[in-house]
Amino acid sequence: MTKKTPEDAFEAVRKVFTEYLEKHGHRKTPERFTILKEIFATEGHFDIETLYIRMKNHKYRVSRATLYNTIELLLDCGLVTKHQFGTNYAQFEKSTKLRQHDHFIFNDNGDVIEFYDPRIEEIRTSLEKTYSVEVTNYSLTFYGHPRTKK
Amino acid sequence: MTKKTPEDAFEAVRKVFTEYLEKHGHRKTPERFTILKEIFATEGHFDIETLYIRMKNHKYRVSRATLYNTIELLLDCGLVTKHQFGTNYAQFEKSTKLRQHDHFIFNDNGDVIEFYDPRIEEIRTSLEKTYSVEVTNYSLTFYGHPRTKK
DNA sequence: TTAGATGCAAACGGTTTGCAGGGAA
DNA sequence: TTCCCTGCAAACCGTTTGCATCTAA
Repeated sequence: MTKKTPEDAFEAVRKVFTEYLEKHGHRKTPERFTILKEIFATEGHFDIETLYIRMKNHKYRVSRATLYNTIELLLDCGLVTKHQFGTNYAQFEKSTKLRQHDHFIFNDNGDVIEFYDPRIEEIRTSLEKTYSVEVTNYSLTFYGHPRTKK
Repeated sequence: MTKKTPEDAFEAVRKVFTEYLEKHGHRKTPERFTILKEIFATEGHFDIETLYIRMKNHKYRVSRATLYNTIELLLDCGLVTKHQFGTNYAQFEKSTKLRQHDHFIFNDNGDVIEFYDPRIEEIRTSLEKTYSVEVTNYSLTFYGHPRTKK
C-alpha cells in the first residue's frame, strides 16, 4: 500500500467537484477549478476578500462575484464549510471530511483553536430523538481567553 | 411566599440595568429604559430592524443608532444575548439567566426550537482543561428539518 | 453648565445583482 | 451556435459614524 501524496488528495477533491458539476449540469470552467485549487492550498480559515487578494497577487483575473458564486457551489457539494463567528462577514474553510471539529475563538485577536469532543454527537442524537428532527449540520463555537493565573 | 408577577420580574431587570449604568458612569436616559421595556415585552428572537419598526408603531421616537448603542450596553450587562444564525444580520434575545438553552433552526423557514443538554457543560470543562483557556460564552446551533417518515 | 446621548442622514463594507461580452458544450 | 458563466460596477442592506442638538447630572 502506497502513501497518498498531497497531489493525490487534491485529485480526489477535484474529482468530487467535477462529478458534482456534471451531475448538476454546471459548466466545468477553468475559473472554478482555479478557485478550488487556491482554497485547498489554504490552511485554516479565510474570507472572500482575503481569497480575492490572494488570487490577485497570484496574477489570476477573477472577480468577487465569481468567488461568491463558486463558494456557493463548493458549499453545496460539501467541499467547503461556512462559519459566521459572530462577525458580519463569513469565514470559510476547506472541509476534508477527515477531521470533524469545532472551534474556540480568542476574543481579543480572533485566533482559532480547533477541537473535537465526541459528546457533541450524543447531544445531536438525543435532540433528534426528542424533537423528531433530522440534523443536517451544526455549529459549536466557544469564545474566551487564556486562563488567567492565580 | 408570594408569587412574582411579570411586573416584579421586569423591575428586577430594570434594576440590573440601572445599576450597570450607574457603575459604568452612563446616563440613565428614558430612551434606554423604553428600549429595555420593549425588548422584555418581546418573546423569542428579534433583529434591530424589527425592533425599530415595532417601536415606531408604538409611536416612540427612536433612531436605529440609539438601538444599536443601547443593545451594546444590554449585551455588556448580560440582559440580552446576540446570535448570528448564519445570516448576515444579527438576532437578539432577552436573557433571563433563568433558562440557559441552545438552538435548533429549521433550514426552510428559520423556525427555532430551544433545547438544553447538560453535556455541553462537560465539553466546555474539558476544553478549558485541555487548552488552558477560560470560556466566556459559546454558541451551539443545530440546523435541519423534520424527520422524514420512512 | 457641560459632557454624554440622541436623531438623522450619510458613510461604510460585505454581499448581491444587472449586464455586456466570452467561452464551454 | 447557444446560453451559462465571467468580470466589472452599481445596487443592496445591515451596521457604523459624523454632527448638530438636546438633556441628565
